[in-house]
Amino acid sequence: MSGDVKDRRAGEPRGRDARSQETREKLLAGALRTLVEQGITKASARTVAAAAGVNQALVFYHFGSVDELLAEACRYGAEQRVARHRERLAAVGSLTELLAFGRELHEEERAAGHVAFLGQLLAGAQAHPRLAPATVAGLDLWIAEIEQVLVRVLAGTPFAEFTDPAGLARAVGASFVGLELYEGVDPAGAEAAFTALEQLGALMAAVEELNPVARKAVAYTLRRQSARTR
Amino acid sequence: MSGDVKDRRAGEPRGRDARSQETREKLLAGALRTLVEQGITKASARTVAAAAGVNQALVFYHFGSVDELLAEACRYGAEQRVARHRERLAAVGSLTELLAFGRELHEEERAAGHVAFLGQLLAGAQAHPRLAPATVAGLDLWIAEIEQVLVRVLAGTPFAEFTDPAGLARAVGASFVGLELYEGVDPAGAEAAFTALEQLGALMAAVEELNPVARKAVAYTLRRQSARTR
DNA sequence: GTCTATAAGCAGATAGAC
DNA sequence: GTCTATCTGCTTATAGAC
Repeated sequence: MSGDVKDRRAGEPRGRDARSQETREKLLAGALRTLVEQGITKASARTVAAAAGVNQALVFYHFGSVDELLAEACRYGAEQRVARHRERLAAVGSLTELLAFGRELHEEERAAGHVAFLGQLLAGAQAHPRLAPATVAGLDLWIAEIEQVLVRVLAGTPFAEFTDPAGLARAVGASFVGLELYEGVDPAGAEAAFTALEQLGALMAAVEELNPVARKAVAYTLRRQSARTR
Repeated sequence: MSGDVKDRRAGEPRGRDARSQETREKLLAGALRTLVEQGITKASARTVAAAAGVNQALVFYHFGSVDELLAEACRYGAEQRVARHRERLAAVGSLTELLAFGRELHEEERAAGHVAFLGQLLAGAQAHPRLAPATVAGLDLWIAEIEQVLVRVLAGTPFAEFTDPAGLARAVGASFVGLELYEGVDPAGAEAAFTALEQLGALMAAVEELNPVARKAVAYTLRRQSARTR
């Protein structure tokens, strides 16, 4: 991969040709579109290339195999989406705000299908082991962001002592993917599920606002409870 | 959807022959095994028939198409698994018990992969619309059971007033599927996620055991909170 | 780098022997 | 009902012209 070609444009860090880079990105975007619109079972070199508007053989020239293209598309797509929301995530300061953000995120990502593609790859990873690490990496981008927010938001609440933000972030990420997949087959059901979760989250947020005495009682009970289950 | 076989009676079941019925069930079991072990992308007539130990053409004789076989396998598998746990679900009487049961269920179903196949079909349903209704039906079997338990378990807690069991059951079901898919690519991460959820559930269970005064404070705060978010 | 052409194999599905 | 054989089309992947 070292053929030093003179860049026609400045700012391109690689020695790659501009057109080549463009083709690569078309293929990555095409792969994502195919995953979203047709699912993993239809994500062949031909359909992806058609979605990208390029020749089928270029899949193999640029990525070596279909699986490799899908793996890179996973990283590419997740990176892109997480970056899009990073700023707003950084502004989340309370459980209530986090819930509101979750709903927004859902509405936005659902429309674009940018979470469902992770579900497709998660399913595909079973058959194509090459996909598993890439999918984990993509999901981990989300999980890392979620974890940061959770740490910040839970600090100072009675829950901080009894919850594991790392595990919780993984649960949130995986559940979100499951819910987006579910949305694909039963939109009404998924809507009801999201609303119910929002209510549940509001319950937790409410504890933040308890008066000191009640808060203490909750903390005490939690401590006793947790001693039993661990 | 009948007629390619001489039925003595009109209606759904065509093969009254013992051998025919046996072949059908072999194919259904083979389809489930294939989904679990190789995923939806490898679930072809040939691989399923091989897993079932029968001839490939019988897929089409008995089910008409591969999608139809997968759809029936979905119902068949979900029915079978839900039935297996129905008794124990009926015995769950508290949130704490429900949590313990959830963990058990996870351990057991994960080993057999009997939840992951729903994830595979959920992903496949995007491309094959024929699969969507069947997947919803399979998932609904679980959801209906979960909902019943939730209604029973939440009754008498301060949450009963502010949660929607139907929506919550859908959230639990979809999340469970997402987590089982996640388990396929990152077992350690999934384990952490389940543990964190267990802790979170324990927090809710703890509220059940609050003293009356604190309980009242929680209920009051919830009511105020819920007035704002609705 | 991108194209056309093509090899080799697997997919869904059907016809017809038994 | 079950089998073999086969048609058709789509799949991954490569060779070689441009």
